Amino acid sequence: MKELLAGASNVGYPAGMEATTAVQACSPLAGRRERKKQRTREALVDSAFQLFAEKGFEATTVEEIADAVDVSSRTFFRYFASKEDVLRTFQDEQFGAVKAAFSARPSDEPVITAVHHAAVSMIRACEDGAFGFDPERFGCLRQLMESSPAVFGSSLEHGQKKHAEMTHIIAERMGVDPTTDLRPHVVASAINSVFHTAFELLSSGTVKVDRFSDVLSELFALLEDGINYPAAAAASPSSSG
Amino acid sequence: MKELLAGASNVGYPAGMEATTAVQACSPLAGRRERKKQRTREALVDSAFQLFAEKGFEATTVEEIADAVDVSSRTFFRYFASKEDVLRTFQDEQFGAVKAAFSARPSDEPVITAVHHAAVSMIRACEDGAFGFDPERFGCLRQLMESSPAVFGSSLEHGQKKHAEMTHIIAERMGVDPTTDLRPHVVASAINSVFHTAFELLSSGTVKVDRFSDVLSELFALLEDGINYPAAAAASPSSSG
DNA sequence: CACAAACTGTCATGCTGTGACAGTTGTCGT
DNA sequence: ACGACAACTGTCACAGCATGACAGTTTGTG
Repeated sequence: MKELLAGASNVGYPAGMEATTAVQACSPLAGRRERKKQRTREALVDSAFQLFAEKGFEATTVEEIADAVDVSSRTFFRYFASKEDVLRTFQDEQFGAVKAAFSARPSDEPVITAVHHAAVSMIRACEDGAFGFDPERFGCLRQLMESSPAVFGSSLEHGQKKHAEMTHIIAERMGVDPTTDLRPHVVASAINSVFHTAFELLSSGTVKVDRFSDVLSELFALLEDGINYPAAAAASPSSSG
Repeated sequence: MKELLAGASNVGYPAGMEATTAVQACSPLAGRRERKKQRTREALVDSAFQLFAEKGFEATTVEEIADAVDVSSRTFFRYFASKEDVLRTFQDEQFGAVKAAFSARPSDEPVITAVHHAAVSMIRACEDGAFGFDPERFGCLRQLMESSPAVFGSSLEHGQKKHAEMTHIIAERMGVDPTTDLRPHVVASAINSVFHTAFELLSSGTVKVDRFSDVLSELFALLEDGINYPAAAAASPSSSG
């Protein structure tokens, strides 16, 4: 009775429901119920993204999303805490990928440099459609953030929550204690801000570029070199990118 | 401490009535009606902050806030676009103060350093109760951000909106074109992130400090020196900080 | 005083998010 | 296979946020 998944694109995301940790539960022997839940969840995500792309975020109601999957709107809220939460699942996956790539970087790289390469390579792969990531959804999210303040704010909030995790990872790599050393915090925060800046630059059309990864890479490079630039009056007009 | 800014402050109007024309702010005799509006607005802010402090953000309804000032909840939304918007007015004032202090810094200071001093001196004054700022309200906002995700997200979103303005100011000081030079964007973004980090550190109790300004100053100092730290394996165990 | 404009209150409406309860379906033990 | 049990879902109901429309009141002006 529910052939709703027929039109779903092959985006097999293993995002756990309430899994705050990036547990990639493949759930091999989860049973039929678990499978059905997973399918319903993915169908909701798919339906949501599609409707958002068509009508925009605000104009799309939860009921419409649920109707498209043939479940009640009440059920929707059993899968997602809010309408924004649907979008966060995608960001979770991206963050997890960056995290993994970062851990794999050689330990002789400075922190920012390591994150730089990890992030850029991940995004590049994402742009090329590798890793099972959906470039279309990536673009959709960007467009939504641009148009809807609610999405934008939610994304920022979510990023800030990941910030704590990132701080811990960075502190570990630096071999310092994050409870006494403030440096990991600044680093994690700066990294987060670079991502948002790249997003913003692309959305606002301030810079003309083809790829998100290019902007991101450039921003990271600036951050690596230090950014306490002199004022115009005290500085010689050095060649600026 | 009701009329902490009775004279000149950019008030956040609901959608439609932009504060681009700051004419009325300069005219003290704008009529009885204008005065009454101003009083109602401040009363609403006051009432909101008090109730938020007592019952928390979520638990406080718009109706309660309005009732305390003896207006309808409908009227509340004629003054503020949302419940979060009430809190943003306070942040607006802070941002304006930092902006002004930044502009007054000597031009031989590098950008981060200038913002560093501007922000810290402003916050210090704020902590001491100068400038008509209400330290109590400052603490209340911090507490609210800690407890309510909605407030937190809203604050981030608002900060990001100011980000564009900050970028422009910094680009001006650097004497570069923000449409071709990415550096001002990184700087503005990093500054924004430093503020949030300081907030986070205080709220989470990660570091033990007496004053917000102390953490902020320390974070700024780190940012000034560059933050591309080596990994533990590649770094000599020199004194950190 | 009369008139226009602005401000406010009341009513009505739509959407979000949650709680409670009952019905259905999947899971497990026997 | 059958029944007990847990999990999932739908329906109903409700509180709160936010907005639109309309009418009544206050204020500023000629």
